[in-house]
Amino acid sequence: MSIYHSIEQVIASYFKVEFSIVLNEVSLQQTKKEFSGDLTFVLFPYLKKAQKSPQELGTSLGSFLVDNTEEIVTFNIVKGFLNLTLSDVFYFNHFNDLFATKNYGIKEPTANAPTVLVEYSSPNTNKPLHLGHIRNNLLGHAVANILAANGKNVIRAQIINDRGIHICKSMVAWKRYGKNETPETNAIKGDQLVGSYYVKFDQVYKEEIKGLITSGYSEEEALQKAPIMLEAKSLLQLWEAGDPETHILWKQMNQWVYDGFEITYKNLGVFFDRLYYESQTYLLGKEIIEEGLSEKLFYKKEDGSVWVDLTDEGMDEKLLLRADGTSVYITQDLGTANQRFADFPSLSGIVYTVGNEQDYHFKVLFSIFKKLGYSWADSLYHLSYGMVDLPNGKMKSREGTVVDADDLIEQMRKTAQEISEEVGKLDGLSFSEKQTLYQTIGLGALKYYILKVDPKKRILFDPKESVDFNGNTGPFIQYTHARIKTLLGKETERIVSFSSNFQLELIEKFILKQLFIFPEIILQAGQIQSPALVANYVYDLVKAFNTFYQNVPVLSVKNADQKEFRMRLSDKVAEVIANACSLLGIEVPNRM
RNA sequence: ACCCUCGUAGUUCAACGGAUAGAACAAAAGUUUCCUAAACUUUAGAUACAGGUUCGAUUCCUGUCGAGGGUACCA
Repeated sequence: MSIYHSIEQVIASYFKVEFSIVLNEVSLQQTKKEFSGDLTFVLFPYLKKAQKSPQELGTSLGSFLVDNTEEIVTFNIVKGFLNLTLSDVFYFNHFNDLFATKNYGIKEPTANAPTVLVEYSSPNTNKPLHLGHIRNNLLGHAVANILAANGKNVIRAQIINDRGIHICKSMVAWKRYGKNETPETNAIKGDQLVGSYYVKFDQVYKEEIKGLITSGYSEEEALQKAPIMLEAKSLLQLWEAGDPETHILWKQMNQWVYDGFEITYKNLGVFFDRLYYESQTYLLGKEIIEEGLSEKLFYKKEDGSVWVDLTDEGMDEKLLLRADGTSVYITQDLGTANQRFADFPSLSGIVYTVGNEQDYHFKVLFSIFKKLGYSWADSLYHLSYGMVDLPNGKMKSREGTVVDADDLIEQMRKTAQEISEEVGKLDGLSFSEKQTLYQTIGLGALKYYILKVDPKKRILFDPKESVDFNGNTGPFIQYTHARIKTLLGKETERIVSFSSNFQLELIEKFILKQLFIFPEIILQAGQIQSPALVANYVYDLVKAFNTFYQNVPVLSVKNADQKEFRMRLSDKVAEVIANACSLLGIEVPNRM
């Protein structure tokens, strides 16, 4: 149990004994560093109930805590804030725990731990991954890691949008302009190849529209009647009819894309436990519609289309099934969620990592589940995130509109290389060691820069700034870790256990506190699904370490007999940095 | 038009309704024989605006302004 929790309970019991007041929420916070003390309890909210002045209540509660807890030795009151000071023995006990605990702060799932499915990436198979996918993947992967570190069973899943008009467009363009071309013949990643046909389709489509308009068609007609579009539509019909030749090509092109994605995923360091394919799920959900209809939760319009009315919840009416009986996107989502709870009997919740342009969609989806009365309707979470912008003109993508993920990764690697060469720290390493490090540093920069920001906010991503080896950046954290690792070789002294009556200096507590709160941070981050909390924590830790090491490189403590022990905290700091970074998916090299 | 999200130093980000709003980059000045100077210390600098709620508001509510997104028988 954390120190916060146990003290909070004592405070609650104080109010009960002293004033017969039952507090359902007591919360302690860390004392700000300008004040003396370790934990702070805010008295203001309780003054009225207790009919006391801050001074009186604080003195009374403070004495009670000193008398009734092992850990608290003294207190002070500033305005309405009761600052509690923890004993050195408490620190030493935790210190010993810290050194004894493997994987400090990270939990393993227990046998009956809840299972959470985290869905992320969810690409279309007609083009390569782009910058938006990078934020999606990094977020989803980090959240999955954090949930796992909280002791949950985690299933990492993606749903691949492998069917529909978009892939048919790439197929048509390939048939027209690229027959005989493969990733091998063109020496290009499969997803990039297929993406190039999608672009080609669009170019030709636009030209055809232009041509039709000049020959007298209205714009609306032209959009419909462009030959290449008609071709794509008929290909979709062929696909739906199960035409063998179409399916062979479809499978072939999708496979190219999957092979390409795999390389990108590998570069990003993300992976999946379970793949869902839309071609296998797009018909799901119709049963649920029937169910809702028979329970009169949904209704049919004259043309046969099915709707749900959410106006009483401040939303609109929403189409669930077209007049011709085919499903829309939300129909599938209804079906796949249901399917997942069937696939995994122990599943207790789903996290959907999807951009904030779909906030409304998920609001509607979740509210439909509630209407239908599914037991798990409240355990669905939309992990929504904002767009990633780039500083204007700094980066041009291959197509000019969206930033390609592979291009960005390559640029990050290059930038890391340039800066490393400039500083010249890696000179002793072999060529291949250097190449690996450039990749690690470039990606560490990208990941940290994106994850440190609150997901719902837009990000302005500046590649140059992110690879800066100074400041609040991934490389700075990686560097500090590497630095500690090389320092460790020179350190030998360590205390294994303490007995009693030790004295610690403030500066020593400073770094210890920072280490102790790591488990709390993971716990909190797991609740609010926020890797940003972990990212900001690890930076604080790194800074605390630098300050500490500058001033007190050796932790020196004295016992009652004035016998001095000397030890180093560095290896534990390095371990916690590594643990926190692994949650974020950031590699920390031992040397750089 | 309506709905949602966001507006914090010059810039990029922090701050369960709590104390004097924290960092980093950029700018200015300095330090350094336990260590990888990719460090450390110091200085200057911000809550878009106007109300409200309360012991206390960057945080909650209302309005204004600004940015982005959404209101499809698209996905």
